[in-house]
This record gives sequence, C-alpha cells and structure tokens, in this order.
Amino acid sequence: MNSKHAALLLTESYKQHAQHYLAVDCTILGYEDGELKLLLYPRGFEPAFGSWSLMGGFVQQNESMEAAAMRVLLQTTGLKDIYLDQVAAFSDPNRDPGARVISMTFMALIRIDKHDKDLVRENGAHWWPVTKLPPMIFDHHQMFEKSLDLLQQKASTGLIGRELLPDRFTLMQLRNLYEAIFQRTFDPGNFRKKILSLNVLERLNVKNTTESKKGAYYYQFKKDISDQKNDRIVKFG
Amino acid sequence: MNSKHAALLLTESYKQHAQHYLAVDCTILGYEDGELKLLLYPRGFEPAFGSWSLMGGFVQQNESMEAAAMRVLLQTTGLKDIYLDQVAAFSDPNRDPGARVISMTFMALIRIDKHDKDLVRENGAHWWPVTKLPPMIFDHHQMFEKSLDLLQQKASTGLIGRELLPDRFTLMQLRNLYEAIFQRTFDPGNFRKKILSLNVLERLNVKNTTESKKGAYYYQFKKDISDQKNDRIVKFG
DNA sequence: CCAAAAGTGTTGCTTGTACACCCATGT
DNA sequence: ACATGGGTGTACAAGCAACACTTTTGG
Repeated sequence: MNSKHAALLLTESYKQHAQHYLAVDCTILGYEDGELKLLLYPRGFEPAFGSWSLMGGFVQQNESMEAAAMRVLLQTTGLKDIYLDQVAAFSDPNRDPGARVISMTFMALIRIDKHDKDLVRENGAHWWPVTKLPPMIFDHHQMFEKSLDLLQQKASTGLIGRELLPDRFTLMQLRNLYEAIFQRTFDPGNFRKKILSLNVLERLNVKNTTESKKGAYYYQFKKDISDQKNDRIVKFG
Repeated sequence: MNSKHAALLLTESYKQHAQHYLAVDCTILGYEDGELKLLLYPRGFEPAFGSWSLMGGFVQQNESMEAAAMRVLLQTTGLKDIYLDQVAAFSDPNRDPGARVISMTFMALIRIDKHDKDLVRENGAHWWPVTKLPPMIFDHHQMFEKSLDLLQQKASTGLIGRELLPDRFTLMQLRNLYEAIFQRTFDPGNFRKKILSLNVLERLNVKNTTESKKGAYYYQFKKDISDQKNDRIVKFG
C-alpha cells in the first residue's frame, strides 16, 4: 500500500480488510499434592474431537480478549477475579485445520481447592501434572510451554504463590511450589532466608503440624504489598 | 482445506462466532546520535487523520501476525529479516473509534543507518527520540511503553546491540546504547568488565579514533553465539 | 600542559551457595 | 532412639559498585 493512496481512504476503508476468528486459550494452572497441574478437557467437536485441549473460546463482538478469557474461566471453573496474564498470540494460518483462527494464550493461576469441581467434571476435564501431560491438539503444547516460561519468569522476579497456595502456608509448601515450577530442588535454609528477606510475608502464630513433627509456622502474604518486583528470587543452585 | 466434509463440519461450528479486524502495530526502534528513537508516521486516514501513530497494517487472510509485521516493516523501511518480538495484544472494544480492531504490538529493532530513508520520508515518517515523543493516537503510547519494558528486560538478560549497532562498535558506543535504553548511567570500567566477561564479543585489531584521543578498539559480536541468555547484565547502580 | 576517554586495578560490600548444627516431636 | 523437617549460623566464593590510577593523544 502506498501512503498517497491510503491517505484518501476514510473509515470505510477498514471494510476492505479481512476479518478473522479470534479465540482465547487458557493454560489454567493449579497446585495440588506437591505438583503443578494443568487443566485440560477433551475437545467437543471436530476436528480433533476428543483430543485433549486447553480451555478456550471465541472472542465475541464487544468483548476484549481479557474479558473472553475471564468468561471461559467462569464457565469452566466457576471462578471469578482470576489472575490472568497474556502469554502469546498464535496466528499461523494453518494452526487450526478447521478454519483460520487466531488464538491468544492466557495463563491463569488458580487454587485447585477453590474451583467448582462438579463443573469441571461435567466438561470431562482433568487436572494433569505438568510433568506428565498427554498429547494436545494443534499448538496447545507450545502454548503451555510459553506459559510455563512466563510463570518461571514471574516466579523469578517476584514472589509467586498468592494465587496458587492457600491463604496460609508453610515455607516448606512454598518451597515445594517453587520446586514444582522450576523442576529442581532448593536448599531449605537458603530458600527460607531469601524469601523472608523479601519482606512480603508475615508469620502467623499458628503452626502446621501435619507435615512435620516439630510443626512449622504458617505464613501469609502481607495485605498491603502491591506485588512489587524483586530481582532474582531464583538464583539458587 | 483437505476435505469437503471437514470443511462443512467446521463451517457449522465456527460460523456462529464473530469475526474481527486484526492489525499489527510496530514499535520500530533504532539508535542514532546516542539516542534511542522511535519511528512514527502521521496517520493517513480518519479517524485521527494526521496524528502520530506507530507503523501498522491489517492482517490478511492467509498471513500470520509475524508475516504481517514483516510486511509492514518492508513497506515502510525497506528492510527484510528484521528482529521482531511480540509485545502484547490490545483488544479493548473501543480502542479504535473507527471500528472494532484488535491489534498486536510488535517490537522491531533496526539499524537506522541501514533503512531506506527515502521510503520513510515519503510516508512523512519521523524518528523521535524516545525521551521526547509527541502525543500518539489511541493506545499507541501504551504500546510503546510495553515495548520499552520488553527491550529493557531483554537487555538485562542478554546482550542487546546486534540489531541496533553497526557491525563494529566501541564499548563506549555499547554503553551509550545501554544508557539510552535504561535512561541512566553506567560506570565505564564496570560496564566494560561485565560485558567482556560474557564472552560474546570479540575485539578487532582496529581502533576508532573519532570519539577519543587515545582511540578505542572496535568489537563485534562473535558469529557463533546463539543469543544465549545471561542472567542480569544490568545490576549496576 | 590539559582534558577526555581508554583501560586496569583495588577494595569493601552484598549475596549466593553449601553446609553443619541444634531443636522439637511423633512414631 | 531416631528420623524428619524446622530453623539458625558459618564460611567461602562470586559478583557488584565505587573509585583510584595510569595511558594515550588531540587541541
């Protein structure tokens, strides 16, 4: 297009352009039994009927992508006000063999214990440990990988856990979450010192005695902290 | 489509959904005269005719977003094989008063000296120092901000410069680039040591004498290095 | 000679990392 | 008693940051 030509065109000029189906696909991540888990459901229509797929939906006419993702999450988990992050857009013309669909991936972090289990079961959905994922349709595995990258990056530069752990948790539980996210171990003592030095957690005067004989103090996130960025939480070897 | 049957099924299940105009907007960044600069051009059609805007274009029917961004860049700068990164999608239903357009922002890094200046001039475009940007249309300033965030992040975790500097450059030029990106100063000695310790540059036996009396060695990026990630280049105070 | 950048060295401080070590307690 | 995790401390290494200092050369 050359600019002199374009300059003559008015708003109606939008009409000459192609329109596209636009979808959102959500990598819904939760933490349960010491494992990071991804919610997948069997696709309900062709092509690839029955194959495992991320939760997704189409963006409607008067809806932002974020709103569409929220809608999908509400419909599938019954949860509102969920932590959401744009991950990446996938727009290869042939990514979906059925039609030309562009999809934006969102990462959602939820507390598995809080979601509507019946609703999830109704959809035939299943929580898969991220270490043992089944084959997925189209580019959904790439979507997951990018989401995990983003999660790791977020967990490195800020303390993650608010969205994945219960209100109160022990430092061991937090460490186990980090170990699940990074798929490696952290020195318990060093982890404790690093996390506490960030000054975003407060200790409660209650102990959890179910996971250790001695009992470990519960911690919770400080209320006022506005998700500040700390550089490099994860640098342990 | 591979099979009429599949196409029919698909039409049925996808047809009910809305379709959208999809655009790409490029934050084209270059480095010149010690400043980081953004290429903007006066919008050629209503609404907001004449206001400054990022380079953009619509995604066509059989084109990925990346391909669309490449096309825009070729048309406006004459450059191929440009470094591109997805930044973020903007999908507020009212972001463009002219029509419902969803836009993906791409960040492009180019060498100002290599682009087609006539082509840029022809479009009425202008390179603006990022510290003195004019008002821009719609959400384009947000797009720029997100792009700059991404650039800073990239410059922190890896050595940036390949795409913005000439083939050979002095460490002072590289430092000036970093100072432009982060809008702060770096200690010359420490910067030098840090950068060289990354082991991605090689020194040439040629000196630049235009910027200092003593003359400074030229460096270039090692050929084989596959853009490895180094953690935390920027941590200087 | 002076200014200005190139380039090297030194020193103090912070932080990561690998441990050792005692504590509390359920089995 | 002992295994297990809780919690603290120590010691070494690595890296950052501030800054001193020497070199080179054009004006």
